[in-house]
Amino acid sequence: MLAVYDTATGAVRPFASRVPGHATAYVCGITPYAEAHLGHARPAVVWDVITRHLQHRGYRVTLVVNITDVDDRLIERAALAGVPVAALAEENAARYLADMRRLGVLDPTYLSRATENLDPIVALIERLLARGAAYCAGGDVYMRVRSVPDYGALSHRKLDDLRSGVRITPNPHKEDPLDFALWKGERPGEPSWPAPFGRGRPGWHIECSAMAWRYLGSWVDLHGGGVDLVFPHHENERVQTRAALDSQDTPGVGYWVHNGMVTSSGVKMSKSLGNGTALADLIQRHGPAAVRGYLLSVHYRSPLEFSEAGLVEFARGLDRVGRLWEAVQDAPPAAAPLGGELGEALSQFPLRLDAALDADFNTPAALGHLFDMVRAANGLIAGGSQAAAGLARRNLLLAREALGLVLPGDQPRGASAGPPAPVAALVAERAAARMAGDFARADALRGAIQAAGWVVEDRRDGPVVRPRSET
RNA sequence: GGCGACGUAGCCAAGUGGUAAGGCAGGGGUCUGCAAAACCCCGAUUCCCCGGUUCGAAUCCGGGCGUCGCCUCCA
Repeated sequence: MLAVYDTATGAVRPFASRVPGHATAYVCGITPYAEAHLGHARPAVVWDVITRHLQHRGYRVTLVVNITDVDDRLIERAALAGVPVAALAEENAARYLADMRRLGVLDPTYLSRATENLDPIVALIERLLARGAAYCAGGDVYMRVRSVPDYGALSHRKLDDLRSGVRITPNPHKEDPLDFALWKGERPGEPSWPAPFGRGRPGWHIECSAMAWRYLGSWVDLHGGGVDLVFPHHENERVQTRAALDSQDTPGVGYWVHNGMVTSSGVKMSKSLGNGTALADLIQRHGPAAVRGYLLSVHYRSPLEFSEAGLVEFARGLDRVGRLWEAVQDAPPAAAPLGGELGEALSQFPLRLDAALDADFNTPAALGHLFDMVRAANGLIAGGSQAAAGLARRNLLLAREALGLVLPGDQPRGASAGPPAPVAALVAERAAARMAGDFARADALRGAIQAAGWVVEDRRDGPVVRPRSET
């Protein structure tokens, strides 16, 4: 039974979608004003696993991911670089999306951009104005926070607590310092669009309410993003949507799902601090499998303290999984369950994997079962069990489907086609030297092969060459 | 100051009332010409500290200490 943690209630609850068999999800994506770092990959990978598991549990999943392609910093950076806002946004978004594909993240059902959704945005603001939940002032339109009775219910804050700690620059146009902009009036040199309440551009929060409404209606089963979005972004989004669309007894969202931050030296990675580790670079140097696996090695709600050494260490474990795959990928299917502790690790793996993911998408536990399975398979296969090989193959395929695990051969991983001719020649020469009993020469050749970036392993059925892994 | 989360072996990390998964690193073996790979064995009488509840707590409650996130743009 799938259970999901919900930020609003602070509890893990059994999952049920409003429409049986169909789960809808909205995830806040990025504002592409600069290069993406590891932290930006986390929600994408996490939601990829969530989506895969929901589908595995029989749900049709409609996933909407947004890209905020107009915003203050985007405008700022574009002006600095002397390029159009749209061009800067598209460039960074394209790079981000390419990185996500490399990480094996499945495309969302809808990838929505704020600038392509001006109609629903304007329509939503008009509804808020008509209902008295918003007001025009100084060319802008603001949300009247006090018109919503339970403002703060998602982020567990009280209006009074917030007021005492306002750090927001006082804005003379606002009735209340906590009111926030739905629409920012036109300013010279900035992108703007026409609206009944004056030319301008959307505020940060309204786009998500509008796009969720457009693609999913007034109810969303799962709404996600980083924990840093809980306040004010999701709080504001929630009250906007409720004020505009819902009666007060329908919260509009089934489960708020927030992933923890990726930190560096104990501090959150952030574009503004510039302490992020460039994602593309990390993938380039360690491969997508390592990056993806590393992100899943910690439960999605926990903070992940990034360390390159930690990533490399985890990748070493993942290599064992890959080696098993190489050994069993051609094994014939085996259906009969195996007994004994080792046999059970193989036979029971599908159930254990599902159970782990059912428990609020516990990927570290799932990976633990995977490693158990790998060890059991290696042991039984060494003992000559064909059935173990068949079960291991099935299990690895299941893990690939559920976790997006990358197996050798799934995608180009450096020079996966085999060693270049000169290295292959060295390998052959070494094999001959070994046959002749000239071990000194064989060892020298192994050194030469390693210097070329390859490793030879002598197996019973002959030498195997593989690229030398990093570090 | 307010709100929220967290503190498990050298490192990473599951476990949230029934007697501590898994990975990496390390030590010892088996195998190997030597390696590598693989497998086997070894590590927390103990889960930040102090009280309490309970037959029983890493898990629940109270109090400390420490860390992080949010309260401003933020995945």
